[in-house]
Amino acid sequence: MSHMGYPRLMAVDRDHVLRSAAALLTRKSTATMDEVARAAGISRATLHRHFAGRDALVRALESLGIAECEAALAAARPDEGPASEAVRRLVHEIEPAAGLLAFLYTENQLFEGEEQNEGWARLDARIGALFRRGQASGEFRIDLTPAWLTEALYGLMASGAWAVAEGRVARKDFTHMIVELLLGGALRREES
Amino acid sequence: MSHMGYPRLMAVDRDHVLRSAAALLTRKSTATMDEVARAAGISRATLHRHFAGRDALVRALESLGIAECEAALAAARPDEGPASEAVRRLVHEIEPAAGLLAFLYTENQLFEGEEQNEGWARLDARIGALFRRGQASGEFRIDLTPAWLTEALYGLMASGAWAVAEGRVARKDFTHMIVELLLGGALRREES
DNA sequence: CTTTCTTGAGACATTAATGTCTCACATGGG
DNA sequence: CCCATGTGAGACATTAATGTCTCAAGAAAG
Repeated sequence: MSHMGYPRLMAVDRDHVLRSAAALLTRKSTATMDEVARAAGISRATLHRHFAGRDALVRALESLGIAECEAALAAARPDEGPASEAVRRLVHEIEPAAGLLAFLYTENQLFEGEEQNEGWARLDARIGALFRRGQASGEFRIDLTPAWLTEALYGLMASGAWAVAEGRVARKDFTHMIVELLLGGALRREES
Repeated sequence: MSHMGYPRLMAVDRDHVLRSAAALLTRKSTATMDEVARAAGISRATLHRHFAGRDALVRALESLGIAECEAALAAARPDEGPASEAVRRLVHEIEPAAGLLAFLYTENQLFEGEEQNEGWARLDARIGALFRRGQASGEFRIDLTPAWLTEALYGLMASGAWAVAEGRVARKDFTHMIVELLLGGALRREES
């Protein structure tokens, strides 16, 4: 056996390589293919056997990030209970992937004209729907558009990830800082 | 005359070149020196006469961004009146430079170990002081640290600039979106 | 043990951006 | 008119990352 198109052992390591790359590129977004390979404990040649090139690696990281976001979104049960609580759950669930998200978020700004992965569009739509639900139920103010709230969520996650990485914010406060700032703005104030 | 160390005419254009570069790099942060030169309407050789290299150009842009932020901060009179109004004035004043800020903000994430321009530290301190003043006066909640509020301000400005650039948010809503989201979170809610 | 397959190491060509230099040209001042 | 100077265009070397290839060694499966 093992004369199939795809090798046996590679599939096992692929995920490990991907996560090493995510961890490294989160810290140094310009890391070389060689650095990525070393970080994963493999040679550059083997890295190239996993991913045809840097583009392929980034696209794979994109898929990973999208998958993690979708998993977090599913775990957050966005259609259940108050929208504000759903947002809180979402940020909490997504926290472990925040560094990767920050990398992909800024990386996507470079793809100026090129089409973006449709996965992002789907995610944007689902997160936007959550904010829209909150507006419809009267929890969220309506003068901030769902599209902007979604964008702000990404931006705050990236800022939070960097602030933690540079020690300006304690890691344990990550979720609290983001949720409180975002919800405090998105939640309609009681008219006293 | 004009046998001095620095040429006469170059000083006139330098600012124009710098602003062209800012406008271009805001849209495409990976633009080539050649592209930057063409965008400014000069040749690559002349661009090199203005700025020794890409590093020098980015450092000059950094100085420009810092200068614009400091000018905006001064114009916003951060020590006058309610802190929330000062923040509103600050965002409004800084809006024209938001694109440049977004570029520099993400650019700085690459300088991993290297020391950052001390100008940023000074700005961080002054903006942080504004938030601290708001906390001391009871306007802002105290569970969000001034450092995080400062970071969040940068992040929201960058997100806002990108959202506008990609048409997800109307340019005229820029200041409103950012201020409302940031202040809504930073402002202590009335206990009803 | 033998075969099979992956891997690591290194050599090599390619590509893209950069930095440097020269030279002809135009312009403006004297 | 003549000189000085900034400029654009292009040639050229350099650098860094990338992609591709070969080959020997090691491990696993038979």
